[in-house]
Amino acid sequence: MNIFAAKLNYDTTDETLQAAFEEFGEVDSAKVIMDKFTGRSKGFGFVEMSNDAEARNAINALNDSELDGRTIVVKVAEPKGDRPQRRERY
DNA sequence: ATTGAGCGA
Repeated sequence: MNIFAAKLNYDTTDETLQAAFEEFGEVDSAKVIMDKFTGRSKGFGFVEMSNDAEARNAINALNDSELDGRTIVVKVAEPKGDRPQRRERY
């Protein structure tokens, strides 16, 4: 399950995010989106959890909770885009 | 408001 976490502290990094979610289950991967030009956090990130039950549990527990002093919002991630940008061509 | 980046054959 893909999880979206917003309103993160700019100090929050992948490790911080992953550590927080790991309290509730197996984290497949965690990533805080960083601005590639400034290198600063964009204030939100994504966490992937292989176990849906744990994922939902983590969302409930972490949503509206505090991380690095910031009250964050955690929810199921929305798909990046609907229609395929590129079609596979072989 | 609060939805990314990367990349092989």
